Amino acid sequence: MSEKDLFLNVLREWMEASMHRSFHIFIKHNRESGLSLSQINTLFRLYHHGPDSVHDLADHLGITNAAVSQLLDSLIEAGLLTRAEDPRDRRMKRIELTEDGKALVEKSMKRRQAWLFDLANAFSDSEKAQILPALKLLKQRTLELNKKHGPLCRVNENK
Amino acid sequence: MSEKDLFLNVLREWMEASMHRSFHIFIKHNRESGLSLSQINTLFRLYHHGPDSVHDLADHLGITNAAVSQLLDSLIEAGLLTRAEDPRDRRMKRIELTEDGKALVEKSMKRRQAWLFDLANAFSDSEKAQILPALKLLKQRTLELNKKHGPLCRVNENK
DNA sequence: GCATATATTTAAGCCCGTTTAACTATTAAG
DNA sequence: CTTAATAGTTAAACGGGCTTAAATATATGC
Repeated sequence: MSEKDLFLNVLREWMEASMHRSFHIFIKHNRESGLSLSQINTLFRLYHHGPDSVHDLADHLGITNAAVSQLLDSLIEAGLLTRAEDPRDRRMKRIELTEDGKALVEKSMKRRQAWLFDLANAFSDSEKAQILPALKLLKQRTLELNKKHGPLCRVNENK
Repeated sequence: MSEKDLFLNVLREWMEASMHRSFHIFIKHNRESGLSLSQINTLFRLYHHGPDSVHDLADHLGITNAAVSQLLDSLIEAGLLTRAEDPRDRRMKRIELTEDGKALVEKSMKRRQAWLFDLANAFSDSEKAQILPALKLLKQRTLELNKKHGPLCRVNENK
């Protein structure tokens, strides 16, 4: 039992320390970008989830379709994404990242993760070799968990 | 070299997967709390950094003193923090979390980290025992890095 | 086909976080 | 002691993100 708790606690403490850092970098970068939080969220959602409809984006963001339609305008004008008719159901629009949009998301991710470079350098080669298997396992299980829980991202629970 | 890159990449990939999850939980919880992002940030800053002045909070948040002074009002009214004169320099106010404030921050952290409970359960006891040393080392180095870089949180660089 | 439901957009208006500017109070400097 | 600098608060105004409501267009069911 204490073993179990220890593992969870160390995991939590490490997460908190990492989050503390990454959150602030994220907020800062967000401000500088001139984009709203919902707009950033939209770009990341499209990056991870692929092309999406206005309705599903609104569902994911927890705001109305109207709000999404409006925030998309400036993103399109900025050349970060495209809005095209869905040939299967012409009521819908297919919202999709452009190459510039993808590049912006990747740049943002890299910037947010830049401090990991310093962290990696804080380990000797032998330490790295020792830690690597554990890290791989952590990553794998996290990805499995994310997949299993599915679209956990939705903020609204409509039906 | 490829060893080095591998370590960094696995680290990055795990972080991205974890962030993807935690960010959304954070945003959602944030909306529900009825507090602004700056207010949440203020509470977390005070929790991690200890009592602070209005000026330093403004510096940390990247907004004006006036904005901070105003956002503090509702936090004080909610009983989450106190605003007291600094006896050393009576121009300053000492902003400090109340017990309720601390409890709210801890509740928020726990909620954001709830999924780690599921992650921990995804490992067998032997796997946990195997991973634990690596995790401890990662946590320790991250904390050292945070300490070394100091108040990396400031958004403005007004010399 | 006709009525209903779904998907999106537009326009008007609201709310709230922020800035600016003016003011008070305390400390530091000459 | 007088001037200047620093810390904080207040009030007015701005801007942006969001909602509501109305309008358009397409799809589905009877």
